[in-house]
Amino acid sequence: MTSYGNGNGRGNERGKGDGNVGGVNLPALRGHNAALVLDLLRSAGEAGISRLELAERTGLTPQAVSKITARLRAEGLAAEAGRRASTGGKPRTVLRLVPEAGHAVGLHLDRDALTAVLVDLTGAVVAERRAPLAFAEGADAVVDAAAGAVRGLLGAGPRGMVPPGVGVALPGPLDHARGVLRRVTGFPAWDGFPLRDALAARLGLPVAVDKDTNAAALGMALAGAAESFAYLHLGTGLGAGLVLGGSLHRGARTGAGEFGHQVLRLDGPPCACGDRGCVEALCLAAVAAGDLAEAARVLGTAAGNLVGLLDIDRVLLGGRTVFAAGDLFVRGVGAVVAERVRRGGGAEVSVAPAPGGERAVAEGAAQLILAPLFGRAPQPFGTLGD
Amino acid sequence: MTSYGNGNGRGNERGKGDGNVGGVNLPALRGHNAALVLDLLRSAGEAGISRLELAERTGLTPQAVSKITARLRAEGLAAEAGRRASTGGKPRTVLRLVPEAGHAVGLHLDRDALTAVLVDLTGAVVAERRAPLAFAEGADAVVDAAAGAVRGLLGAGPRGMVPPGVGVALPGPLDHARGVLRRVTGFPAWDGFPLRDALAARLGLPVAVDKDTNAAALGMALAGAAESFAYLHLGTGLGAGLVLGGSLHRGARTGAGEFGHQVLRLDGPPCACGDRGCVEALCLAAVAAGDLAEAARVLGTAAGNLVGLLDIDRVLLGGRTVFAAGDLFVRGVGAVVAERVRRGGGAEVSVAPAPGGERAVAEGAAQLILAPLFGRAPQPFGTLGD
DNA sequence: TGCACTTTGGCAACACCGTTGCTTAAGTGG
DNA sequence: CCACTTAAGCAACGGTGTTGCCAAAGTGCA
Repeated sequence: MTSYGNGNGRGNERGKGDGNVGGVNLPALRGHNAALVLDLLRSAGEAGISRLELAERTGLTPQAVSKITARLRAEGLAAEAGRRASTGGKPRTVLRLVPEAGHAVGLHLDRDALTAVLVDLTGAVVAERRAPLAFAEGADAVVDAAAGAVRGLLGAGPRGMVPPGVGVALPGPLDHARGVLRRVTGFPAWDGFPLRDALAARLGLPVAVDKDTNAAALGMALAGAAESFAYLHLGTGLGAGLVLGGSLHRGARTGAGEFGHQVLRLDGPPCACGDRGCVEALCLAAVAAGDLAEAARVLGTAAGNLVGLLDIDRVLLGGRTVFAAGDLFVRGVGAVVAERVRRGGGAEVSVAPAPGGERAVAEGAAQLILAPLFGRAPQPFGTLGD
Repeated sequence: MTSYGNGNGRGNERGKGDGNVGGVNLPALRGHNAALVLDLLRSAGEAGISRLELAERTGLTPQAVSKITARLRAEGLAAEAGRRASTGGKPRTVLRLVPEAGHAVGLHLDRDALTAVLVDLTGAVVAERRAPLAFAEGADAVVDAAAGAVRGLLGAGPRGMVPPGVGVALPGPLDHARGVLRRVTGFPAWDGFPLRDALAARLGLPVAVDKDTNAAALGMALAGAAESFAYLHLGTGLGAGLVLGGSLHRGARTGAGEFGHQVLRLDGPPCACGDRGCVEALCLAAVAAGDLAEAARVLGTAAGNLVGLLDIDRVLLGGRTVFAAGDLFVRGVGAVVAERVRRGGGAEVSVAPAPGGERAVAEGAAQLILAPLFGRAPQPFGTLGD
């Protein structure tokens, strides 16, 4: 695959916090429109999409789309793939993303295990590695293990393939912009560890770091889950990833999605966080007591709060505790949310199990690298019109 | 004032829901950069800003800024206003927004009163009207009153001034995109009333409609309140307006900001909405009981939930109940939020009274019209870089 | 089979965007 | 008074999407 990124690299490189507000020059414009087309090709999947459909969807003229797709084909990112049936004239030529044109590695670091995946440009998993992990052994040991997994994975990929980067997802508060960990509960040694730079130096590849729930939500967003949704993860803790209007909401300090310590029962039982009546405490207490229906009701009420506050379309449930209980959580949460939406008179909100299963976080981590190519991550431009 | 909007009007007009994802052509690019410069001029206020500062802030070259500002000056939107002190060479020429180059009307319809303001391009109030109102008298009567207020206001403005539009803010769920009311609590006759089109037809002016809390939050965002903040309004009810990453978050159905019916005490006392333990019920009950400290604690806990979930920088408190209690709410909410942020290890979150007082909603409503000129409302483009 | 018609998509010329290179304007400081 | 510095405009340029036109590749009717 050839050069990604903003055209020839002129213009609009931006330092952090220098107050640049986003002036757009021609190379940036070209990059944006190309990313847009690439994203439409991606979401069209194997079915493909024709030049004229691209023109309709983007609002550009067919001729502009022809130029853009010609460049993408020259770069090897897109290819023609058959034709549609004629509707009385020349049949439309179908274009498709070339999956092998690019790859990325997604790394999911959890307290006790590591999952690494190699995905192609469409996000499909090409190879996978799992290994035990121990946060307790300290940062160096974990970086070692991660680097080893990535190297192994790259060996499994196509010959000569150079992935554009490695996306890493892990629990706990961290700084996505700088790639620095803030606190990993129970492992104070990790505090302030510059994971991104450490891993990037070790691998010689660009690295992006994000919270596990954010990565999972990003992956689901790119898989077309919904325009706006929340991914709720119930495992050893309770967290959330928020996608609002098509893009991941991290907040200024990557702190968004702190869902578990929402106070749901004012002056309720104490939580490990020091507050009282947090959803996480209530929900996990119910799970521990074997009352899964109550756990689902608690989670559903908190989800209802979130749905009402943000006006989202969908709630996706994941995490070991959820998957272990079959559809009990989905139905329980769904019932509470539906009741609330009914009272509020809003449109229906679907509650569903999160797609991707246990691998969702690692796949989402890979999308930390791929998403920018499709104009989806720091959203080089927003949506026009309206 | 001359033509606003996207350059010559070619390209990228976008129907609703046609799936247009935001392709950008040259006129749109020009419009975006012009809006960006205009926004910087606006936020610079009377102090003004030089061409080179504009270039630094936008990331464009000085020459591009010169061209853009030349066009803005030719259109009468900007003007030179003195020079800065020299730093060893030619002193910078200061540019300023011309306030009289454009106006907008903001209309705040409340259950019992109407507030209308005429603002200039900087958002400063030029004229104001207040009148009693009765939602109970039905839609036609309210439209009559609103149209009368707007006409009166336009008479008070500069001679020959034609405002580009009227922004209307009112309580209750509604559809911002279509300008249709959904439910006005206690006034079923309003259900489904197409307020935007009715008022636009009556006035012969474009009209935009939004929730009162959204309008207020938009106004504060443009006034530079913060990148991300929540405006909490405690009056006869409890609502919120959310600004995330510089732009107003409405949700797909203008339903975001449903803050009052967040469940804060699971299985708590029943609320009028049919649920139990809603913040609004708890908070207003405490107010009714004269226990304002408890009301502030309840509100603070709910605000803390919101701060944690969205990772916002600031909480602004407004509404009659808040203003009536002096700084009691600000301090009470501030204490709870600060404690929570301290535990979470996040950056400090400021809690402050909302600026603008009782007129904030009407001023924000006017910004529904002005904000698009500065690229701030449906954010024609997002932020580049990073 | 042939021909009119429809639809797709490329080629060439074009208008216009921001950029580059250079010049002029307007100050400071020795 | 003059060298130096900084700001801002003019002219030429590369490259964007657009427009006008034409070739390609089908359908459908005579």
